[in-house]
Amino acid sequence: MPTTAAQHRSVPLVRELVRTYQAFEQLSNIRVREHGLTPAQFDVIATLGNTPGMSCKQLSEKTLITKGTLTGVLDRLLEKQLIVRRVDDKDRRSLFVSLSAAGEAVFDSTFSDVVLHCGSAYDGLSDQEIVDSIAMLSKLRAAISAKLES
Amino acid sequence: MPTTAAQHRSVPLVRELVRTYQAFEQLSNIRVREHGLTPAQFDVIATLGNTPGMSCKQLSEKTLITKGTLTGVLDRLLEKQLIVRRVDDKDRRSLFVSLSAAGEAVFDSTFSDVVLHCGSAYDGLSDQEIVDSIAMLSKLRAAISAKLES
DNA sequence: TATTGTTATACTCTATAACTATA
DNA sequence: TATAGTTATAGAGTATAACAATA
Repeated sequence: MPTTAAQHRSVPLVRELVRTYQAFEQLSNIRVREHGLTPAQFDVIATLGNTPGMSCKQLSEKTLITKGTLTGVLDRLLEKQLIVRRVDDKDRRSLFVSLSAAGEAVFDSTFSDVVLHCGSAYDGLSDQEIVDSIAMLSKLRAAISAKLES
Repeated sequence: MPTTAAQHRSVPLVRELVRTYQAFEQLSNIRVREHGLTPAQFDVIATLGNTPGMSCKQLSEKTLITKGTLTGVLDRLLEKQLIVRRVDDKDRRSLFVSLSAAGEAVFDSTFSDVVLHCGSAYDGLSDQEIVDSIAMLSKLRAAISAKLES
């Protein structure tokens, strides 16, 4: 008898992971949009926050936004004057992207608010449950990363 | 001293949840697109699979796709002849959406393949780890759902 | 030749609000 | 009046490939 998706032991895990994150994403996206940002823009701001900046290539790798798309997202953040884009002196093919002063202000207020808002859902969990959850998610992530690289 | 995002104990959990799911989503979306479907279309097909069908309203609630958007997604699935849309005799405002024969065939092949592909990342986990992970995710989801409803 | 990022193209998703038909 | 779904609108993200500048 061949193994079908319905029989494989990991299927319930996949389904639960998807359901859990969909709920989280809904909570997060509503809050992000209340700050006047799209999820992709928030992702970029969050990635640039507390860093000196980085190249488009690095930003693309961290946010999983492909380079063609990233140009458009960065254009809109530039219009809002939340980032600065300048040529890297050492490699003139490369652009160095960082938050502007206004961008840092948005990061400080928006990122904290969104993360605290979403995180407050977990106020009922014990410290131990939080530690265990992080460890488990980390294990799941490692398994996926290994698969992505294979 | 006020509580800032960086200090709150749930912040690492939020970050790890996001990172883990982003990796999963990347793995899943690549596979979904290889089957000629967008993530939203796949979501609809997966939701309709193994059901007799449902109204647009139910489908919207399950997929978290808003009704205006859902119309467009369903239009494109209709073009591909993967779904059937017909008026509900009992409430003629309502539409009953279900998979066509072709849609069921796509569900059978695509859904299994995507779930098995993603699920195979977890082949290294023990049965107990899988059970524990599901329980933990379920707890996280319940906490988020409670927040969404508040 | 390879890499970084932009541009061009075409499509899909997204939120929102006004609208139609039915209840 | 309320609900189910469509249409209209405007904007944003997406993949992909061709391209320019630089390495």
